[in-house]
Amino acid sequence: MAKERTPRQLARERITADLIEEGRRQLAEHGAAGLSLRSVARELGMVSSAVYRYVDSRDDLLTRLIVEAYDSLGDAVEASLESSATAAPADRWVRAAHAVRDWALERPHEYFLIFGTPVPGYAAPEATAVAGTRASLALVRIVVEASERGQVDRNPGLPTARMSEELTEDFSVLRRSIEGGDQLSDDLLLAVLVGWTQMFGLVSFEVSNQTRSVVENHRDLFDSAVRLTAAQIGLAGAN
Amino acid sequence: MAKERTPRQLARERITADLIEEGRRQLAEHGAAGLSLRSVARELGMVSSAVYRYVDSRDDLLTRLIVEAYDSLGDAVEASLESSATAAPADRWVRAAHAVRDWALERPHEYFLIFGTPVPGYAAPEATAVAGTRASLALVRIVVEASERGQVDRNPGLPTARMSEELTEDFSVLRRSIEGGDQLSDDLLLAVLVGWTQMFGLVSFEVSNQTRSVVENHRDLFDSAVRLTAAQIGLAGAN
DNA sequence: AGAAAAGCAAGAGCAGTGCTCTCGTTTTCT
DNA sequence: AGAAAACGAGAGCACTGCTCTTGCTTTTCT
Repeated sequence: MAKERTPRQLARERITADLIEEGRRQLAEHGAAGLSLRSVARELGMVSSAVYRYVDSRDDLLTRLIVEAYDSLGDAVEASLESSATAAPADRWVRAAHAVRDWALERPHEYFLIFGTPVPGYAAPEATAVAGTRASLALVRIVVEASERGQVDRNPGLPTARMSEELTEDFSVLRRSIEGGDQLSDDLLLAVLVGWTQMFGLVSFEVSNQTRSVVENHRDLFDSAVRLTAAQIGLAGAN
Repeated sequence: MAKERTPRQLARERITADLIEEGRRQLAEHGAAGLSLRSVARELGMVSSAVYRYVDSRDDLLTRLIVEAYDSLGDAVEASLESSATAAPADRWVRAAHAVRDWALERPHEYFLIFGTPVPGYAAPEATAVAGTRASLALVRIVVEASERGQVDRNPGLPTARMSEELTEDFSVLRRSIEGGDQLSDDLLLAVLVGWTQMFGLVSFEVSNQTRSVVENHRDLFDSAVRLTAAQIGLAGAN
């Protein structure tokens, strides 16, 4: 009564949580393709049709797991950001990148859930869209904060690339959607996007084992790579 | 008799080809998850058990499609390379990158087959490993050839990153596996790897619609991005 | 407090999947 | 010509997601 939640509502919450928990377990073990509602039900000692009281469909469960994954990754990166608040921007960038990589290597299936093949015929609902940007925004924030502190040095030797008018127009819009985005010149913004996609590209390659024949010390390669992108962005402390 | 192939062998080849062809069709339409042996059989007017005469399993069919996809991508990139033989290195890089992107946008499902979530519990067999490197090797060759012609200008302003000894050791090995690899200094090699992963990272993001809220003119962004990486590598003609 | 409504677990059942095995038939090899 | 190999069809197994009906319990409304 105190919480004005009936026992039934409470049970419902608990069971739903158990469902997702068990789903997460199976996902981590067998991957998204190996996630079966029936098997989740079995593991929880209920009959398969009963789980449909708590979850609309298999895709629904998968969607919840995707949101969880996004949040978990966001937590990891943001935690890295806080722990490095006083470090040099380049080091912050590198450490945040390692946070992403560590997270991905620890939960490859959840990483693929986010950045892998989109599931069959379904467009990620809005719920994921919001949670999905946290990790990316965190990376951008490093650059924004660095810029505010005068710790972005885009010396004339840094390479640039010409951009179409349409693209610079897109950039204006994008800039407005970023807190402190006015700190980011077109060149800088492009460099950040390039660094961002580079980082996720390398992580994806490594997690899907596509770099196995390229190099042995994947961590070292990753470290040097993101260090290089930090320098290419112009973050102070890169050398 | 002339070809010393019996009618049965001939029929076998034809049917196998039809099987793969139909598989490719279904893959393109419904994605890897929606590829069903039974439905392939149905479409070809045979009963499901009959296809097992030609294909070991669903995964076997999928593997053949993966090889096909790798080859197709390799063809596309190599064709781009030949058609740009006399162009400036930076332009060659950009054009090859666009070849990859165009290919991916045209066949998203096949792209995911290569670079997406690895299928359930199976490690890509060696057959794919060879075919899989063609596109990457083509990109590297652009840089090698540019270097041989003195068209790589790594001026002192280009950012670099420190590397561990283990990594430089890995690089020595890697270099030996690349034709003309002795043209590639450690710094250059790292820059190429970074450019390589950047490109595929951005393509992946775009194909999986992860950049939809970032920008409207994806092609322009891609163009500027790979142009920038060309400059970061030091390829002549980037500006 | 009693009746109506809503929530729930279980079971049966449907359509679909990958894959195996058997059984006649056809083709190929010796 | 006879043995051996390859083949297509069918039945069947174990599994999947999902729906519908049937009794029962809890909550809510009057």
